[in-house]
Amino acid sequence: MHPRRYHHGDLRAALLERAEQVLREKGPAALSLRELARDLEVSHAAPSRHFKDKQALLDALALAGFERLDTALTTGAAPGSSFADRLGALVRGYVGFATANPQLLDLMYAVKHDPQATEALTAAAQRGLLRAAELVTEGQRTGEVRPGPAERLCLPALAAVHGFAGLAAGGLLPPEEAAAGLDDVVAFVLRGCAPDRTTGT
Amino acid sequence: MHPRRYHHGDLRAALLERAEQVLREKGPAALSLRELARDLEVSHAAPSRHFKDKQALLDALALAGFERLDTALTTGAAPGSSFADRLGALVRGYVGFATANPQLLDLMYAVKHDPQATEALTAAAQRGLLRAAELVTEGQRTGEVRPGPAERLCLPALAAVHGFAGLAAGGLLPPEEAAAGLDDVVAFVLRGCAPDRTTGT
DNA sequence: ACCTGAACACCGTTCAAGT
DNA sequence: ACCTGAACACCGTTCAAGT
Repeated sequence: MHPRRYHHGDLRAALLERAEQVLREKGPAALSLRELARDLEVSHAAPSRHFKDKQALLDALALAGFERLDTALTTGAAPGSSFADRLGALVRGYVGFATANPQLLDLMYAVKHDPQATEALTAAAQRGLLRAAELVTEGQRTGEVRPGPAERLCLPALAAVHGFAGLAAGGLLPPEEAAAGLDDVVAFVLRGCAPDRTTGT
Repeated sequence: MHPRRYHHGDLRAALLERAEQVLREKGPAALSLRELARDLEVSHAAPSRHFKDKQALLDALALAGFERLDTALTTGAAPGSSFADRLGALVRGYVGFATANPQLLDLMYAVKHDPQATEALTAAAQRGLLRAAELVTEGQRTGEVRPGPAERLCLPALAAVHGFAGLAAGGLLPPEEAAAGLDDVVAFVLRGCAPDRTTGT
Protein backbone atom coordinates (compact mmCIF):
# COMPACT_ATOMS: atom_id res chain seq x y z
CA MET A 1 0.00 0.00 0.00
CA HIS A 2 2.71 2.47 0.95
CA PRO A 3 5.38 2.98 -1.72
CA ARG A 4 8.21 2.29 0.70
CA ARG A 5 9.28 2.67 4.30
CA TYR A 6 11.60 5.53 5.00
CA HIS A 7 13.65 4.52 7.99
CA HIS A 8 16.79 3.81 6.02
CA GLY A 9 17.70 7.19 4.56
CA ASP A 10 18.65 10.40 6.28
CA LEU A 11 15.66 10.88 8.55
CA ARG A 12 16.98 14.14 9.93
CA ALA A 13 17.21 15.74 6.50
CA ALA A 14 13.86 14.30 5.50
CA LEU A 15 12.24 15.79 8.61
CA LEU A 16 13.67 19.21 7.89
CA GLU A 17 12.60 19.11 4.26
CA ARG A 18 9.06 18.04 5.06
CA ALA A 19 8.83 20.51 7.94
CA GLU A 20 9.74 23.40 5.69
CA GLN A 21 7.14 22.33 3.19
CA VAL A 22 4.43 22.20 5.85
CA LEU A 23 5.58 25.55 7.22
CA ARG A 24 5.31 27.11 3.81
CA GLU A 25 1.96 25.59 2.91
CA LYS A 26 0.08 25.54 6.18
CA GLY A 27 1.87 27.82 8.58
CA PRO A 28 3.74 27.19 11.82
CA ALA A 29 0.66 26.29 13.85
CA ALA A 30 0.10 23.26 11.63
CA LEU A 31 3.60 21.90 12.22
CA SER A 32 3.40 18.77 14.32
CA LEU A 33 6.16 16.28 14.98
CA ARG A 34 3.67 13.45 14.93
CA GLU A 35 2.32 14.45 11.55
CA LEU A 36 5.83 14.74 10.15
CA ALA A 37 6.55 11.24 11.39
CA ARG A 38 3.35 9.99 9.82
CA ASP A 39 4.23 11.61 6.50
CA LEU A 40 7.62 9.93 6.54
CA GLU A 41 6.15 6.59 7.61
CA VAL A 42 8.09 6.43 10.80
CA SER A 43 7.01 5.99 14.39
CA HIS A 44 6.04 9.17 16.19
CA ALA A 45 8.98 8.79 18.56
CA ALA A 46 11.58 8.53 15.82
CA PRO A 47 12.10 12.31 15.37
CA SER A 48 13.31 12.60 18.95
CA ARG A 49 16.47 10.73 17.93
CA HIS A 50 17.40 13.68 15.72
CA PHE A 51 15.82 16.65 17.47
CA LYS A 52 15.56 16.70 21.23
CA ASP A 53 12.26 18.56 21.03
CA LYS A 54 10.11 20.55 18.67
CA GLN A 55 12.01 23.78 19.31
CA ALA A 56 15.23 22.08 18.26
CA LEU A 57 13.70 21.26 14.90
CA LEU A 58 12.45 24.82 14.49
CA ASP A 59 15.91 26.15 15.35
CA ALA A 60 17.51 23.87 12.79
CA LEU A 61 15.00 25.08 10.22
CA ALA A 62 15.82 28.70 11.02
CA LEU A 63 19.55 28.06 10.86
CA ALA A 64 19.25 26.48 7.42
CA GLY A 65 17.19 29.49 6.40
CA PHE A 66 19.95 31.89 7.44
CA GLU A 67 22.44 29.97 5.36
CA ARG A 68 20.25 30.20 2.29
CA LEU A 69 19.64 33.88 2.97
CA ASP A 70 23.37 34.48 3.12
CA THR A 71 23.92 32.94 -0.28
CA ALA A 72 21.02 35.01 -1.63
CA LEU A 73 22.77 38.13 -0.31
CA THR A 74 26.17 37.33 -1.77
CA THR A 75 25.11 36.33 -5.26
CA GLY A 76 23.91 38.54 -8.08
CA ALA A 77 26.46 41.35 -7.87
CA ALA A 78 28.83 41.60 -10.83
CA PRO A 79 32.49 41.51 -9.71
CA GLY A 80 33.61 45.07 -10.44
CA SER A 81 30.25 46.77 -10.15
CA SER A 82 29.41 50.04 -8.43
CA PHE A 83 28.18 50.44 -4.87
CA ALA A 84 24.72 51.20 -6.21
CA ASP A 85 24.66 47.98 -8.23
CA ARG A 86 25.98 45.90 -5.35
CA LEU A 87 23.42 47.41 -3.00
CA GLY A 88 20.66 46.77 -5.50
CA ALA A 89 21.69 43.13 -5.78
CA LEU A 90 21.73 42.74 -1.99
CA VAL A 91 18.29 44.29 -1.63
CA ARG A 92 16.84 42.16 -4.41
CA GLY A 93 18.42 39.08 -2.84
CA TYR A 94 16.96 39.85 0.58
CA VAL A 95 13.50 40.77 -0.63
CA GLY A 96 13.44 37.87 -3.05
CA PHE A 97 14.22 35.44 -0.26
CA ALA A 98 11.66 37.06 2.02
CA THR A 99 8.79 36.94 -0.44
CA ALA A 100 9.65 33.40 -1.51
CA ASN A 101 9.88 32.17 2.10
CA PRO A 102 7.70 34.42 4.25
CA GLN A 103 6.91 31.92 6.98
CA LEU A 104 10.53 30.84 7.19
CA LEU A 105 11.65 34.45 7.54
CA ASP A 106 9.19 34.86 10.40
CA LEU A 107 10.62 31.81 12.08
CA MET A 108 14.20 32.97 11.58
CA TYR A 109 13.61 36.30 13.27
CA ALA A 110 11.14 35.11 15.89
CA VAL A 111 11.88 36.45 19.34
CA LYS A 112 13.66 33.79 21.34
CA HIS A 113 12.18 33.22 24.75
CA ASP A 114 15.27 31.30 25.73
CA PRO A 115 17.99 33.97 26.00
CA GLN A 116 21.06 31.85 25.26
CA ALA A 117 20.76 28.28 23.93
CA THR A 118 20.37 29.84 20.50
CA GLU A 119 23.67 31.61 20.13
CA ALA A 120 24.34 29.85 16.85
CA LEU A 121 21.11 31.35 15.61
CA THR A 122 21.84 34.92 16.66
CA ALA A 123 25.32 34.59 15.18
CA ALA A 124 23.75 33.53 11.89
CA ALA A 125 21.37 36.47 12.05
CA GLN A 126 24.28 38.86 12.50
CA ARG A 127 25.93 37.59 9.35
CA GLY A 128 23.48 39.75 7.41
CA LEU A 129 24.89 42.73 9.26
CA LEU A 130 28.35 41.55 8.33
CA ARG A 131 27.43 41.46 4.63
CA ALA A 132 26.12 45.01 4.87
CA ALA A 133 29.31 46.08 6.62
CA GLU A 134 31.45 44.59 3.86
CA LEU A 135 29.43 46.44 1.27
CA VAL A 136 29.70 49.75 3.14
CA THR A 137 33.41 49.38 3.77
CA GLU A 138 34.06 48.65 0.11
CA GLY A 139 31.96 51.67 -0.87
CA GLN A 140 33.95 53.86 1.50
CA ARG A 141 37.18 52.64 -0.09
CA THR A 142 35.98 53.78 -3.51
CA GLY A 143 34.53 57.04 -2.18
CA GLU A 144 30.96 56.14 -3.05
CA VAL A 145 29.98 56.01 0.62
CA ARG A 146 30.47 58.70 3.27
CA PRO A 147 33.39 58.01 5.64
CA GLY A 148 33.00 57.04 9.29
CA PRO A 149 32.48 53.88 11.35
CA ALA A 150 30.82 51.28 9.15
CA GLU A 151 28.34 50.23 11.85
CA ARG A 152 26.84 53.72 11.87
CA LEU A 153 25.74 53.11 8.31
CA CYS A 154 25.34 49.40 7.82
CA LEU A 155 22.92 48.98 10.72
CA PRO A 156 20.40 51.58 9.51
CA ALA A 157 20.85 50.40 5.92
CA LEU A 158 20.23 46.77 6.78
CA ALA A 159 17.33 47.78 9.01
CA ALA A 160 15.67 49.45 6.03
CA VAL A 161 16.14 46.38 3.85
CA HIS A 162 15.09 43.98 6.59
CA GLY A 163 12.07 46.07 7.48
CA PHE A 164 10.92 46.40 3.90
CA ALA A 165 11.37 42.67 3.32
CA GLY A 166 9.35 41.92 6.44
CA LEU A 167 6.51 44.20 5.41
CA ALA A 168 6.47 42.82 1.88
CA ALA A 169 6.61 39.19 3.05
CA GLY A 170 3.82 39.80 5.55
CA GLY A 171 1.54 41.02 2.80
CA LEU A 172 1.14 44.37 4.50
CA LEU A 173 1.89 46.34 1.37
CA PRO A 174 -0.49 46.79 -1.54
CA PRO A 175 1.11 44.78 -4.38
CA GLU A 176 1.99 47.76 -6.55
CA GLU A 177 3.57 49.52 -3.56
CA ALA A 178 5.63 46.42 -2.82
CA ALA A 179 7.04 46.35 -6.34
CA ALA A 180 7.82 50.05 -6.61
CA GLY A 181 8.98 50.08 -3.01
CA LEU A 182 12.04 48.02 -3.75
CA ASP A 183 13.55 50.70 -5.96
CA ASP A 184 12.52 53.38 -3.49
CA VAL A 185 14.34 51.55 -0.71
CA VAL A 186 17.49 51.27 -2.80
CA ALA A 187 17.39 54.98 -3.62
CA PHE A 188 16.68 55.86 0.01
CA VAL A 189 19.58 53.80 1.29
CA LEU A 190 21.86 55.27 -1.36
CA ARG A 191 21.01 58.78 -0.13
CA GLY A 192 21.60 57.68 3.46
CA CYS A 193 25.03 56.37 2.53
CA ALA A 194 26.07 59.12 0.12
CA PRO A 195 28.97 61.42 1.00
CA ASP A 196 28.14 64.99 1.95
CA ARG A 197 27.79 67.17 -1.11
CA THR A 198 29.39 70.16 0.61
CA THR A 199 32.74 68.43 1.05
CA GLY A 200 32.67 66.65 -2.32
CA THR A 201 34.27 67.27 -5.77
CA MET B 1 -9.79 27.83 48.73
CA HIS B 2 -9.92 30.04 45.68
CA PRO B 3 -10.20 33.77 46.43
CA ARG B 4 -13.24 34.18 44.18
CA ARG B 5 -14.83 32.91 41.03
CA TYR B 6 -14.41 35.11 38.01
CA HIS B 7 -17.40 34.44 35.84
CA HIS B 8 -19.17 37.67 36.61
CA GLY B 9 -16.85 40.35 35.22
CA ASP B 10 -15.73 40.98 31.69
CA LEU B 11 -14.30 37.59 30.78
CA ARG B 12 -13.26 38.71 27.32
CA ALA B 13 -11.10 41.53 28.65
CA ALA B 14 -9.71 39.29 31.39
CA LEU B 15 -8.71 36.68 28.82
CA LEU B 16 -6.91 39.25 26.69
CA GLU B 17 -5.09 40.71 29.65
CA ARG B 18 -3.95 37.36 30.95
CA ALA B 19 -3.03 36.17 27.47
CA GLU B 20 -0.77 39.13 26.92
CA GLN B 21 0.92 38.50 30.25
CA VAL B 22 1.59 34.86 29.34
CA LEU B 23 2.80 35.88 25.89
CA ARG B 24 5.23 38.34 27.42
CA GLU B 25 6.51 36.01 30.13
CA LYS B 26 6.52 32.61 28.49
CA GLY B 27 6.22 33.15 24.76
CA PRO B 28 3.54 32.23 22.25
CA ALA B 29 4.10 28.47 22.43
CA ALA B 30 3.04 28.51 26.08
CA LEU B 31 -0.27 30.21 25.33
CA SER B 32 -3.10 27.75 25.89
CA LEU B 33 -6.79 28.52 26.05
CA ARG B 34 -7.25 25.87 28.70
CA GLU B 35 -4.56 27.34 30.90
CA LEU B 36 -6.05 30.82 30.53
CA ALA B 37 -9.41 29.42 31.60
CA ARG B 38 -7.77 27.73 34.58
CA ASP B 39 -6.04 30.95 35.60
CA LEU B 40 -9.34 32.81 35.48
CA GLU B 41 -11.19 30.03 37.31
CA VAL B 42 -13.57 29.37 34.51
CA SER B 43 -14.42 26.22 32.63
CA HIS B 44 -12.17 25.41 29.70
CA ALA B 45 -15.05 25.90 27.28
CA ALA B 46 -15.92 29.38 28.50
CA PRO B 47 -13.41 31.23 26.29
CA SER B 48 -15.16 29.97 23.17
CA ARG B 49 -18.07 32.26 24.01
CA HIS B 50 -15.80 35.24 23.40
CA PHE B 51 -13.32 33.98 20.82
CA LYS B 52 -14.39 31.46 18.25
CA ASP B 53 -10.98 29.82 18.33
CA LYS B 54 -7.43 30.39 19.43
CA GLN B 55 -6.53 32.36 16.33
CA ALA B 56 -9.35 34.80 17.05
CA LEU B 57 -7.85 35.52 20.45
CA LEU B 58 -4.41 36.03 18.92
CA ASP B 59 -5.88 38.37 16.32
CA ALA B 60 -7.61 40.41 19.02
CA LEU B 61 -4.33 40.60 20.91
CA ALA B 62 -2.53 41.83 17.82
CA LEU B 63 -5.21 44.38 17.05
CA ALA B 64 -5.00 45.83 20.56
CA GLY B 65 -1.23 45.96 20.08
CA PHE B 66 -1.57 48.02 16.93
CA GLU B 67 -3.78 50.48 18.74
CA ARG B 68 -1.22 50.93 21.49
CA LEU B 69 1.55 51.23 18.93
CA ASP B 70 -0.38 53.99 17.18
CA THR B 71 -0.66 56.01 20.36
CA ALA B 72 3.05 55.45 20.99
CA LEU B 73 3.75 56.87 17.53
CA THR B 74 1.59 59.93 17.89
CA THR B 75 2.71 61.04 21.35
CA GLY B 76 5.98 62.67 22.32
CA ALA B 77 6.32 65.23 19.57
CA ALA B 78 6.04 68.85 20.69
CA PRO B 79 3.36 70.72 18.70
CA GLY B 80 5.45 73.10 16.63
CA SER B 81 8.65 71.09 16.50
CA SER B 82 10.91 70.47 13.54
CA PHE B 83 10.73 67.49 11.19
CA ALA B 84 13.86 66.10 12.83
CA ASP B 85 12.29 66.29 16.27
CA ARG B 86 9.02 64.77 15.11
CA LEU B 87 10.87 61.96 13.38
CA GLY B 88 12.96 61.35 16.49
CA ALA B 89 9.83 61.11 18.59
CA LEU B 90 8.25 58.64 16.16
CA VAL B 91 11.36 56.45 16.11
CA ARG B 92 11.66 56.47 19.89
CA GLY B 93 7.97 55.65 20.18
CA TYR B 94 8.25 52.73 17.78
CA VAL B 95 11.44 51.29 19.22
CA GLY B 96 10.24 51.84 22.77
CA PHE B 97 7.08 49.88 22.05
CA ALA B 98 9.05 47.14 20.30
CA THR B 99 11.55 46.59 23.08
CA ALA B 100 8.86 46.77 25.75
CA ASN B 101 6.62 44.26 23.90
CA PRO B 102 8.83 42.09 21.73
CA GLN B 103 6.62 39.02 21.64
CA LEU B 104 3.55 41.13 20.94
CA LEU B 105 5.31 42.86 18.06
CA ASP B 106 6.13 39.45 16.62
CA LEU B 107 2.52 38.44 16.86
CA MET B 108 1.33 41.69 15.27
CA TYR B 109 3.49 41.25 12.20
CA ALA B 110 3.27 37.48 11.94
CA VAL B 111 2.59 36.27 8.43
CA LYS B 112 -1.07 35.46 8.10
CA HIS B 113 -1.75 32.11 6.52
CA ASP B 114 -5.34 33.07 6.02
CA PRO B 115 -5.22 35.69 3.25
CA GLN B 116 -8.34 37.70 4.04
CA ALA B 117 -10.26 37.18 7.30
CA THR B 118 -7.73 39.51 8.85
CA GLU B 119 -8.34 42.67 6.91
CA ALA B 120 -8.91 44.64 10.09
CA LEU B 121 -5.44 43.57 11.12
CA THR B 122 -3.69 44.58 7.91
CA ALA B 123 -5.56 47.88 7.98
CA ALA B 124 -4.25 48.48 11.49
CA ALA B 125 -0.75 47.62 10.33
CA GLN B 126 -0.99 50.14 7.54
CA ARG B 127 -1.83 52.90 9.99
CA GLY B 128 1.87 53.06 10.84
CA LEU B 129 2.52 53.84 7.20
CA LEU B 130 -0.15 56.51 7.40
CA ARG B 131 1.61 58.16 10.37
CA ALA B 132 4.85 58.20 8.44
CA ALA B 133 3.07 59.72 5.45
CA GLU B 134 1.61 62.49 7.61
CA LEU B 135 5.06 63.27 8.94
CA VAL B 136 6.61 63.34 5.48
CA THR B 137 3.85 65.47 4.00
CA GLU B 138 4.16 67.99 6.81
CA GLY B 139 7.93 68.06 6.32
CA GLN B 140 7.47 68.69 2.62
CA ARG B 141 5.17 71.59 3.42
CA THR B 142 7.87 73.25 5.52
CA GLY B 143 10.61 72.44 3.01
CA GLU B 144 12.48 70.14 5.41
CA VAL B 145 11.74 67.10 3.24
CA ARG B 146 12.43 66.64 -0.47
CA PRO B 147 9.37 67.01 -2.69
CA GLY B 148 7.67 64.17 -4.53
CA PRO B 149 5.07 61.51 -3.82
CA ALA B 150 4.96 60.87 -0.09
CA GLU B 151 4.85 57.06 -0.48
CA ARG B 152 8.24 57.12 -2.19
CA LEU B 153 9.70 58.36 1.08
CA CYS B 154 7.47 57.19 3.89
CA LEU B 155 7.66 53.53 2.92
CA PRO B 156 11.48 53.31 2.99
CA ALA B 157 11.57 55.48 6.11
CA LEU B 158 9.08 53.37 7.98
CA ALA B 159 10.83 50.23 6.76
CA ALA B 160 14.05 51.44 8.38
CA VAL B 161 12.31 52.16 11.67
CA HIS B 162 10.32 48.94 11.59
CA GLY B 163 13.37 46.89 10.69
CA PHE B 164 15.51 48.42 13.39
CA ALA B 165 12.79 47.92 15.98
CA GLY B 166 12.43 44.29 14.94
CA LEU B 167 16.15 43.63 15.19
CA ALA B 168 16.39 45.38 18.55
CA ALA B 169 13.32 43.59 19.95
CA GLY B 170 14.62 40.24 18.76
CA GLY B 171 17.83 40.71 20.70
CA LEU B 172 19.89 40.42 17.54
CA LEU B 173 21.88 43.55 18.26
CA PRO B 174 24.66 43.80 20.82
CA PRO B 175 23.20 46.10 23.53
CA GLU B 176 25.51 49.02 22.87
CA GLU B 177 24.77 48.85 19.15
CA ALA B 178 21.06 48.86 19.88
CA ALA B 179 21.32 52.05 21.92
CA ALA B 180 23.58 53.95 19.53
CA GLY B 181 21.67 52.52 16.59
CA LEU B 182 18.57 54.51 17.37
CA ASP B 183 20.29 57.82 16.74
CA ASP B 184 22.00 56.39 13.68
CA VAL B 185 18.64 55.37 12.25
CA VAL B 186 17.21 58.82 12.83
CA ALA B 187 20.18 60.45 11.12
CA PHE B 188 20.02 57.97 8.25
CA VAL B 189 16.33 58.58 7.66
CA LEU B 190 16.89 62.33 7.82
CA ARG B 191 19.48 62.06 5.05
CA GLY B 192 17.13 59.89 3.03
CA CYS B 193 14.40 62.53 3.34
CA ALA B 194 16.52 65.64 2.97
CA PRO B 195 16.09 67.89 -0.07
CA ASP B 196 18.80 67.84 -2.70
CA ARG B 197 21.60 70.22 -1.77
CA THR B 198 22.17 71.23 -5.39
CA THR B 199 18.76 72.83 -5.69
CA GLY B 200 18.67 74.23 -2.16
CA THR B 201 19.51 77.55 -0.39
C1' DA C 1 -26.84 35.29 27.54
C1' DC C 2 -23.38 32.80 29.58
C1' DC C 3 -21.33 28.96 31.42
C1' DT C 4 -20.49 23.74 32.63
C1' DG C 5 -19.08 18.87 31.90
C1' DA C 6 -18.21 15.27 29.08
C1' DA C 7 -16.45 13.70 24.87
C1' DC C 8 -13.41 13.44 20.68
C1' DA C 9 -9.32 13.54 18.18
C1' DC C 10 -5.11 15.24 18.54
C1' DC C 11 -0.57 16.84 20.64
C1' DG C 12 4.82 16.59 22.78
C1' DT C 13 7.66 13.88 25.49
C1' DT C 14 9.49 9.86 27.79
C1' DC C 15 11.05 5.17 28.20
C1' DA C 16 11.40 0.28 28.24
C1' DA C 17 12.07 -2.87 24.74
C1' DG C 18 13.39 -4.59 20.35
C1' DT C 19 16.83 -5.27 16.15
C1' DA D 1 22.80 3.27 16.48
C1' DC D 2 18.21 3.67 15.40
C1' DC D 3 13.59 2.73 15.83
C1' DT D 4 8.97 0.90 17.98
C1' DG D 5 4.88 0.78 21.03
C1' DA D 6 2.73 2.01 24.98
C1' DA D 7 1.95 5.42 28.31
C1' DC D 8 1.29 10.11 30.39
C1' DA D 9 -0.30 14.60 30.71
C1' DC D 10 -1.79 17.93 27.97
C1' DC D 11 -4.20 20.37 23.97
C1' DG D 12 -8.40 22.79 20.80
C1' DT D 13 -13.01 22.26 19.63
C1' DT D 14 -17.77 20.84 19.92
C1' DC D 15 -22.20 20.18 22.04
C1' DA D 16 -25.93 18.86 24.96
C1' DA D 17 -27.40 20.49 29.17
C1' DG D 18 -27.94 23.59 32.92
C1' DT D 19 -29.11 28.47 35.14
